[in-house]
Amino acid sequence: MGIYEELKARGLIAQVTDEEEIRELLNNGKAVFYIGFDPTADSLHVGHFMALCLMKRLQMAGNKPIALIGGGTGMIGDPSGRSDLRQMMTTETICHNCDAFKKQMERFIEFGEGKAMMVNNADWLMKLNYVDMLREVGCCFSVNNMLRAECYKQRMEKGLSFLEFNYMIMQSYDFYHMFQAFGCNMQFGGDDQWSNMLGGTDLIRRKLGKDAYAMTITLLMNAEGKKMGKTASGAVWLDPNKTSPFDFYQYWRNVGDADVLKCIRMLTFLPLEEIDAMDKWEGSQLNRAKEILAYELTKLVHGEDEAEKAQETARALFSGTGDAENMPATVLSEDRFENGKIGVLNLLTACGLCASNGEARRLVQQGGVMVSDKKAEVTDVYDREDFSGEGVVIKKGKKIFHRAQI
RNA sequence: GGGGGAAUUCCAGAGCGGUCAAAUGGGGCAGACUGUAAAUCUGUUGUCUACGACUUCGAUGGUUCGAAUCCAUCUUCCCCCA
Repeated sequence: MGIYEELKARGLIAQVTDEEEIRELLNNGKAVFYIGFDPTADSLHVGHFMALCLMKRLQMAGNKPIALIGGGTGMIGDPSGRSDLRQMMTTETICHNCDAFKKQMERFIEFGEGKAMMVNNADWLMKLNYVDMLREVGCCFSVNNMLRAECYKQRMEKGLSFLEFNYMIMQSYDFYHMFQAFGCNMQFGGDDQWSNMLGGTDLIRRKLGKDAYAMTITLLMNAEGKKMGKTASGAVWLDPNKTSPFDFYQYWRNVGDADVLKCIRMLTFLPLEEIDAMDKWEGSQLNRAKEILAYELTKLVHGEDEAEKAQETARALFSGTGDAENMPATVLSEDRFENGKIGVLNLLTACGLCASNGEARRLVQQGGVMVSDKKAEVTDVYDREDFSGEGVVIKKGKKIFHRAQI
């Protein structure tokens, strides 16, 4: 089975421009492909992780990846899948984010001579001259067609600025540029990028009369049709400082039954046969599958040690035995105490478990808080000494554990 | 450039000048049930020194005993015509 077939079997491929050609290129290690990453935050998240895995898989099959950081396109902002104008980012934030991305990616992909490349499209996009640019590529784009593109459709109702309208042209230009500069013959991206990517293959065909290919990766959706990798408080980050390995583990440990196998197939590197065997699992047996999923992903992102720790901690906490060293912890600062004492409500907000005192109060009143295995009351007060040594374990709801120490 | 409309709490979306911290739905959080799943049911969802007080309804001024609701200016967005 070639790599293309494997990707397909894993359900990673959404759309392709020319299946035969792409299969041929990928299976024979002849593809020089790129995936773009927009520096919209200072850390990569789960969505990017899929792309990184894909890069890794293809690299292992002998193809050459180019990771493109959108330092230039970030100046514009991609309107795809957005219902409103993206907030414009300052040049400084973009640079900062680019650096952060670079560091994270190096953990997954091997860069260097003859291996993967990392480039920043600011290097060529920022130099472009408006009129030259229009004359060079502007003539190749049909506004009529662009307006028909899926990525703009929803924005036709809400309003779309000219700035954002140009995003597709910028992205197309990237491909065109890299096709010539690095022999890049293929582009991958999320399925929401399809129209932007076609813009690139089209431009190459028109300008150079050559063929280039594009393929999109299935977006990771749950059974309800929502994007996965998001929580109420935002994305699930790969940066351990933004999403702790334990929380990361728990996110996957808690996916719905209907989604486990899909996630394992798409995100892990487990052999397909092994996954197919799991397909038959059902009911509470799926809990085992969820553990595997969570462990494997944590291992990939944070390393084996962290995965081990997270798993042990989770098992200990949920089985109610053993103590759990690796749960998220907060060190209480002195000024949180008043005369050497602290009330539950303050404790909860100090640990970031509640956003406000009022929220903490409600939570406690509804019986959602346990401190050291005892149900908390609003009037509870703790001594400073209680937090020395191992500290105190706070349980919010059924699944959130937190340790408070001094 | 001309004409019309809209801005409400996380989102969507109600809201007579007093009874509005603001209907309803979604989402979130918690409780029950469970398998750390889903579905379902219940409670809750501005802040605080909490049976009371304080700050909110795009921004700034104004009318009024009183304004999310009326007036003016500004900002942003949408629609129609050019």
